[in-house]
Amino acid sequence: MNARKQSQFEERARIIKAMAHPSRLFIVDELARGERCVCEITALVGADISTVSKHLSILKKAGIVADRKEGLMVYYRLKTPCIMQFFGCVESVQKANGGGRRAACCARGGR
Amino acid sequence: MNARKQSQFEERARIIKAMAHPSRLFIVDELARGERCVCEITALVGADISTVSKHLSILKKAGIVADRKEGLMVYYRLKTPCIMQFFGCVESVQKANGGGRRAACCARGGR
DNA sequence: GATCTATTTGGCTATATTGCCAAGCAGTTG
DNA sequence: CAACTGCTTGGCAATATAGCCAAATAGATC
Repeated sequence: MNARKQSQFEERARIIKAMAHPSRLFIVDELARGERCVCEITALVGADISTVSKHLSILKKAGIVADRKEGLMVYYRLKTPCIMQFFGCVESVQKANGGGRRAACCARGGR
Repeated sequence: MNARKQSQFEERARIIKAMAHPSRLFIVDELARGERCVCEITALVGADISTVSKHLSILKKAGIVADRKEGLMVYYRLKTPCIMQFFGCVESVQKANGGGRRAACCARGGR
């Protein structure tokens, strides 16, 4: 694997890593419904606010969310709504692995 | 977050985690071109064979790849080719974040 | 400007991941 | 069945991640 490919895959992994946590997936899923302030997200996630803040900064650093300050509150939103396609990808894998119904994209005729 | 949602997101994170490593992304990308034996993948990745074998077992456990033994060799293949959509998702995020060209799915009119 | 509120950051410990080496295992060949 | 090949597993040390508490910061209100 040459250096160019190497760093290309590292960059991709960096973004995927940001999504590789249940709380962060939950946050992204919630933000898909609209802008939320940190306190709202914290209540929904049910963890310490400092923990949630760190999750948000990880998502932000990956370029997945963006924030906006208004008064005392900080509102987060999806910066790249296409990130929601991740859920579809994952579901396809789940369904393809005995998740009951077949995934549309992976369904096969035979066997 | 209730228990049902919790375990749903944990399950999703488990699959995404399996993709959250440069070498594993590279392996998936390579397998998209066809079946490969462990020795071929090892040569391409350029790591110890035991390391590659562990990466493969992680992908297998996540239901992303499947294997087949033939003589002494073990051949791996994509079990859920839809996993390739991940690359599209990630690229969209990259492009949306100053990656030069705009991502088709995230492109916006204004600003 | 003191105080309050919403959030971020630092520090820490617990846990998970990574990657190498060495050892084990399963087929193959002589 | 001994020796070899291709791969997997166990063990370990280095590094990264997670989540809590406490302290710091930024803006609002009195």
